[in-house]
Amino acid sequence: MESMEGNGGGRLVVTELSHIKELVRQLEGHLGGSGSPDLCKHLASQIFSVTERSIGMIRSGHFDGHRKRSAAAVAAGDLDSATPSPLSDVSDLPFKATKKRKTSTEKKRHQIRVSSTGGVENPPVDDGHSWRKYGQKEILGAKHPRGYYRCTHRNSQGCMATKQVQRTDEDATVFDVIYHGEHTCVHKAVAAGAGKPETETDTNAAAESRLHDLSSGLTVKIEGLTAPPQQQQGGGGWNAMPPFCLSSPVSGLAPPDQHNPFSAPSTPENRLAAAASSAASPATSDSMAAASFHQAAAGGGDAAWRDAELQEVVSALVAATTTTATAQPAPATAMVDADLSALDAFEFDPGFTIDITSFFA
DNA sequence: TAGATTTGACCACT
DNA sequence: AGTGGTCAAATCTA
Repeated sequence: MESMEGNGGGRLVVTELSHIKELVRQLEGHLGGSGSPDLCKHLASQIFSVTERSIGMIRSGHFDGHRKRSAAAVAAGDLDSATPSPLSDVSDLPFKATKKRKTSTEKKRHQIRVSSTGGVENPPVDDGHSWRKYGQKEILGAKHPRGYYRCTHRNSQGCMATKQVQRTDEDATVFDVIYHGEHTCVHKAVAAGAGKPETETDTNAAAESRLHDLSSGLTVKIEGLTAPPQQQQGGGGWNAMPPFCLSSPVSGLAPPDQHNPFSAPSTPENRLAAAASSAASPATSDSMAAASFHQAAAGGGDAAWRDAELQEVVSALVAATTTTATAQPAPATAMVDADLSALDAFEFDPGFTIDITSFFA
């Protein structure tokens, strides 16, 4: 906390995050029923803009010039922590027409860590996109092979998005997923539905998909974000965090995370990061939070889903802003609880949808 | 039969 | 030379 406060850039970010918090509060109010979807959309858009700015500040080194490796990577010694992996730079992958790549040129790339509640038998492959596996390789120093996937529509639509999926050494239920490139393909299944204009249909479906992602019982972590210095102190640091893994909120189980001083700050923060990162790569964002939804889906109806999803989105933002601004895990958690208590009273109309595409896109 | 997966080989990069 | 990413033939599956 103090290290951030002592940082001029940190103050700026805090200011921005405070702004976000205020916007989220407004959004909460409108979600209560009085606000129009358009207004909610506008607010979400604003939240996104400010969030992106904040992330930009963080990335540009306003906090700490040293890029810290992911906690899990350090703890587990995986993710090529021992070698200069491509994961460690945010440069990107080229996709040459020929076989090889490996140059450090453009293209988006994100690494996320997903915990599949489905266990080792259920790799987090359902992220809203169709992937085709084109290779698998044993990676030096890793216990599990890395799978290589490309967008199914690569040939038909020239979509060059790819991803790599690899189980972490320490926990086979946790996967590191690295996305390369952006999806330029259109979701046929989505676009075909309801005879609506493709854009609108796709938009809602995509937004819903993202909401599912957010509430699917896992949390994602974006590799490449510099961890706020304060989080690395006092035992609650980035390095101390375990891979993000939440029990599904829609499964009816109350998250026991309140007792965990690390869980509150880590989860929402990473969700925020995911959202922000999505901004950088709209298409890829669809894939940001990958996981198996079947278990959660089996346990609840659509209404329950939306309720939980909306809470997740809003609470993630609130928690993220609060946590980051204060760097006090416990108070932050309390705050989230307080904010959520208001949301808990809401009854969401199953037919009510909020277009938050602009928030993620 | 079309599409997806597996797997050995090729090749670029460090 | 070692390693990682991709290709493409063989195989599998719905």
